[in-house]
Amino acid sequence: MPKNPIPKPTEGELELLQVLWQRGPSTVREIHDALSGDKATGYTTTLKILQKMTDKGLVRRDETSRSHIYEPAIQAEQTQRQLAGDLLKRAFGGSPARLVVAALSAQKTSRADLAEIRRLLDEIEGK
Amino acid sequence: MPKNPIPKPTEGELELLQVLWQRGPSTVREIHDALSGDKATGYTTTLKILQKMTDKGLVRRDETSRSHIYEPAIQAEQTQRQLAGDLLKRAFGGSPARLVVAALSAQKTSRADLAEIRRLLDEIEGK
DNA sequence: TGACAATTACGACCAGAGTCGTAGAATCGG
DNA sequence: CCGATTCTACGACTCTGGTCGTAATTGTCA
Repeated sequence: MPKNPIPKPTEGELELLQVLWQRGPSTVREIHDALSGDKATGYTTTLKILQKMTDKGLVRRDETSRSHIYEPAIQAEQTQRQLAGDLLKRAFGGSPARLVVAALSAQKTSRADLAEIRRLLDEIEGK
Repeated sequence: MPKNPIPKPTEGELELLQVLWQRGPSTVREIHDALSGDKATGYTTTLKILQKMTDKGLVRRDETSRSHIYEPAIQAEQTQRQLAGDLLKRAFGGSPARLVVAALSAQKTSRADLAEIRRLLDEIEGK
């Protein structure tokens, strides 16, 4: 069932994953309601995407109860690393510095965030 | 002709844009040859994508000579900012710090790159 | 000049993502 | 118990990206 190399989630799939990472195991209804604020999409659409994600191995499904319960099969950190690395390669010629400058200029970054990044660098470099 | 909000380039389009950003104005032949190392796709495929990109306003076309000459209609920096901001929002809950940590863990980052990022932070924060 | 090569234009095809309608099964409330 | 509700399953549809084949046009050069 789980396809070996788990594919990169699509945009829609990523949206559902975010909900799952935040809420933990959830029913389709819960996930769909959680997104209803931003999206105006049908219930069965959410269901269908979840089903496809199950086939791809992106989520796991517990079908013991009538309302199936979905949980993420991949870690947020791992997926984020994959996506960041992918973008790094595809759009930034593999230069992390250029990605950082783009990210920081994409939106006003708070002092707290900047400090956090600094701490991050210390941790990596200092070790 | 130029659609007002220029759309986010697709993966394939981004690949062609990278060539254009690097080479400057180029013919289809030149672009196609430049990618022939990585991709094994037909000449007309490259042509077709370029044509679509022209419609979308991603590139401009000079058709005075027989071999049309394409040039990017969007800046690399602007596009990178758009892509980074998009990913930031879609996958990192808008937290630049988390994007940075993901980017840095996606591949081994050189001391030089880390120093460059530090310099970057100084520049932003110091101002 | 006339054959050949290069280039553009056009349309076809396929696959995947996202959308939804509807049917059928399970569950619940009175 | 039975009607209404909730849920899953399934298939259809649309759109877009990517791929290519082929025709028509333009240029080259022997």
